[in-house]
Amino acid sequence: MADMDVCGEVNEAGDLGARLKLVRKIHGISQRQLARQAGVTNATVSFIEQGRVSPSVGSLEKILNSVPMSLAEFFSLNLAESEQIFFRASEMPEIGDGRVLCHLLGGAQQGRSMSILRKVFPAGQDSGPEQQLLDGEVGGIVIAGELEVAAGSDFALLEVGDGYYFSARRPHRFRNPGGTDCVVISAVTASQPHVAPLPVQVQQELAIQGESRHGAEQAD
DNA sequence: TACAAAACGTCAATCGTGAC
DNA sequence: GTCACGATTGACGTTTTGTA
Repeated sequence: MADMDVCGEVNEAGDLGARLKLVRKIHGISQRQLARQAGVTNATVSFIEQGRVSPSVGSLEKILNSVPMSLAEFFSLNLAESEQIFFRASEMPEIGDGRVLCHLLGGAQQGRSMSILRKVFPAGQDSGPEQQLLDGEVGGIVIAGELEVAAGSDFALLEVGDGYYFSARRPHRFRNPGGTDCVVISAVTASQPHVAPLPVQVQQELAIQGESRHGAEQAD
């Protein structure tokens, strides 16, 4: 064999396969697409991803060139840093307080500095007592129904397409005065949590999801 | 050094599965 | 039924290793 064994020098075959799979997923292409672009067969890509072969440098370079990515970039990838980017509706924890239905985007993300929520205010429902944060900003856009927003001494009735944006230091309150559900996509950047801590059950579920996802990625 | 066997990487073809 | 997906099988060529 003219080519040096990549895995023996740099990494385990399984890790190599995991890296290749991650790269492929990042680019959103299938094994066959990647193989076709690289000029190898899908079996080759499949075997590498499964860690069943230790590809030669030549083969690996061919595959990475089709992405494109250098070997250095490939081996500098930190698998542990792979984070979830896309979220299905079912993956957004429900953190409502009984009055307002809230789904938190990226609830399992550690160290997140922003919260994006999909809030549903039932007809006639309000957000409860005035909220006030120590720091940050809040904003949102009404995508269905009507929403009353009181921020400090300011007040407005917002309709579909309207929005709000103000300092979280302002005492604020929301209410749906309409006869139908009001849906708002809102964002909060705050050093203090703007909602109650996640229920223990939700935290546990998120932990399980995170572990299973991490385990599945390692098993891949 | 030369030879044979084993090991390895790669290939085309094929299979099983799930979505539409 | 069709299509795309990932995985598997068997065959082939090349390289490595052991032996005389």
